[in-house]
Amino acid sequence: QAATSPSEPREIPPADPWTPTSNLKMLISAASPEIRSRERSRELSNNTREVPQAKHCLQEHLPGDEYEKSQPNRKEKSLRLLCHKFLARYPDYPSTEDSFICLDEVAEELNVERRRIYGIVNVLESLHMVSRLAKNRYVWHGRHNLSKTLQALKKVGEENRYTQQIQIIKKREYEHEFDFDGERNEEKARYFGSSEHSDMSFVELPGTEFHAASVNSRKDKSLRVMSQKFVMLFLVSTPQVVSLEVAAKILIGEDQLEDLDKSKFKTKIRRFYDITNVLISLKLIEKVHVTEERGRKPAFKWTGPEISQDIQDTKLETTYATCPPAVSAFIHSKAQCLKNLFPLRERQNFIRHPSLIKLVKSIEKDRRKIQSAPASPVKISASTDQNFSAFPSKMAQVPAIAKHPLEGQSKKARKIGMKLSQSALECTLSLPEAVAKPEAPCTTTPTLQPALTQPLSACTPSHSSVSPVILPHTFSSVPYAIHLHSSQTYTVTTYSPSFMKPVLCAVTGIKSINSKALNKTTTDERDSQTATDDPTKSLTAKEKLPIKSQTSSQRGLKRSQALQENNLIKRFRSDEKSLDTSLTFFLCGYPIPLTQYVHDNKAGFSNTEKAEMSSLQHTTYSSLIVGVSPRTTYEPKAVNIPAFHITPLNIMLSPTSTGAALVVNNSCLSSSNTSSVQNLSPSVLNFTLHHVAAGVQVPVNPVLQHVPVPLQPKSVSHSSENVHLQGEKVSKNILQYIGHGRLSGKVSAVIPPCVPREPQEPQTATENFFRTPGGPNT
DNA sequence: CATTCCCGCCACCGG
DNA sequence: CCGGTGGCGGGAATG
Repeated sequence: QAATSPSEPREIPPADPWTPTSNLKMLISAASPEIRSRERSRELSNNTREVPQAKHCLQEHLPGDEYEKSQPNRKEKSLRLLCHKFLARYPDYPSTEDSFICLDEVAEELNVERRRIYGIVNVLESLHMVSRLAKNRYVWHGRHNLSKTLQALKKVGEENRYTQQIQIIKKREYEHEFDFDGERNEEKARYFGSSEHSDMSFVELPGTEFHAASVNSRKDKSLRVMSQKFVMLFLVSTPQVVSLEVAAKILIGEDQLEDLDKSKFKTKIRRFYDITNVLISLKLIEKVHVTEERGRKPAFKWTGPEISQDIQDTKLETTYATCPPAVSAFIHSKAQCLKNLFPLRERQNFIRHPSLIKLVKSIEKDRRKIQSAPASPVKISASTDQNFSAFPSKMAQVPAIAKHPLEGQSKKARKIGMKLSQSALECTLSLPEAVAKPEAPCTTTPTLQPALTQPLSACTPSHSSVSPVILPHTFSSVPYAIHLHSSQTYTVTTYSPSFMKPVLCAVTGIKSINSKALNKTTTDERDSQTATDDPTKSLTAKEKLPIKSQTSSQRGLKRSQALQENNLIKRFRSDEKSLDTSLTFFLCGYPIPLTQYVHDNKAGFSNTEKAEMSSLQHTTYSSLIVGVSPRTTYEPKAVNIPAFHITPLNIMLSPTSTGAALVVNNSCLSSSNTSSVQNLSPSVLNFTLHHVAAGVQVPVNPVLQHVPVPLQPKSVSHSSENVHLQGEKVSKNILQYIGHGRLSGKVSAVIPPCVPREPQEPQTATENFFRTPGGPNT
């Protein structure tokens, strides 16, 4: 049916009168901020009225009738237009809520087949403007991550020597027509080989996490990767003008030097059209014509933001830019922010990672089972905050789940788990005091005050009394944002601008932990130099993934990695249960490092220290439960899952950036004007303060030693590796946080009781968490 | 004819 | 086995 008439009135259920106009309307509406909220409602509402106008415009010449469809020429269905419509639905810089994208809905609303939407989404994904949340659903990140992504892409592009490749190709053209065979290939091969671009196959650099998802095996290569590479070409080439031909040749060269079919070339070009259309819609490029000796050919010019080499600067800029909206929103609705926005947002972030998705699902499943037998979790109700209350309950379930024998998961997990536990131990080591202060009542108490009291020095000395709070810690300047959740916890986010690698964590009760250490990194030493980029390396060792290289096996590796990742997570859970009793509190961490993870902390412990601490280990937290952020409001399912998600990015940033942005803003604001803070509600203040602390820190950080990353061919492979390591990282991060966490004195003053909760016995709470479901209710 | 690129078949993949 | 994804390329619309 479709073939004949473009418009598909028939197929569409009569109920939904989608008209072309509605789409237009959407575009218009896009301008307004509220679009998002209304989008859902809109579908029903806006069916009728405007149709007439739009149609008329387009099709005046025809008598009004069915031709309406006829008109919708190709152009109307063009990907570009479609993309515009799509983009119009979401704000460039979504600050808070998120925009979730449901493919079905969108397809319906935009009146296109789903297949078409994939095209758009895929390229957006390559730019990290969206990320897949789950089947059929994506999260809209907007342009928050854009500059980081571009930066990352540029870096990779440089590493790949695209510039040279382009040169070569151009030269060739002059020499002979075009056509790549023989020598050309050889040459390319040489280039490529030398550069080891092999990693390129999956340039996920940009924080792309999907590969991590384990879901994607080989498929994802194409559009997404092509898109990234294409963008790289722009970023790398000087004139910033790229012709499809050149782009296609380069990309083909990368993929397989051997076969250069014409058909392949053609297909590639076709895909490029798809990509260019969306990039054009994004206004990142525009079509131009280049006249060369050979003649005039169509090409595209980069019109997007320039990306600076300096990573740091760029990052900062980006961040700040992002901030405003978020901040304002944040500030306005103080209470709400805390309650609604914050939690929600965070949750979303947490959920984003593909790996999480799986977890979530599985967990969900488990949870359901368990739910039937409700574990009466913590009396969350006690908590003032609704959101929290909701959260804890769910969280409580997690442990319960863990206890239940999880089907197959546990087995697989086991191996990995072992590793994890090990790493956990290591981490533990680094936290000397943890054991020492088992009671850490503070933890129970939501407030961070104790922590706050501490000097902001943030760095090393650790000893924060307890609170899981997080801090901007260490000189390492690794920024983290931690989000605490627990029955009694509240969320805190910190961000340290210096490095832009904010991490979000959700921590749920902690045994007291103090430490100085954080560094426990085993790996640090070796990779210190590259610290900037590859967190992976360090991690790798533990995981022992073959770093090997790159080229060929990547895919397999990825997969395996992904699996491992999952396993790790699972493992974590299982570990928890084992720990449960022992731990008074447990951590629920969800650290999400945005960008690269720096381990400079390598300050690290000496081995000896570790050894000393090791004794303490058992206490520790191996049980970090990760992840999970329940989102009460939105989708319950996603929320409850414990998982940890880390986005490793060497080069990239994570989706979380949004959250990060928020934080940053806050810090900025607060820092600039502390006094203003007082106007806010306590809860808000708390929140703010934390940030402030972070902000304060900023200046301090010299930063930046981490620096430019050496271009190493391996980078790619590393990134992939990151995934595996996540578990470890997470744990590390968490520990670090804990260890470092402390706030400045002033902060403490300001901070009011955040979440005043009656002091419940911590233990009880904890126990509840761990307790298997089926408690009281049943 | 050349350039664009829509359309939708169909293979994959995870559930 | 199912339904979401998305590679892929024919061939239609456009220039």
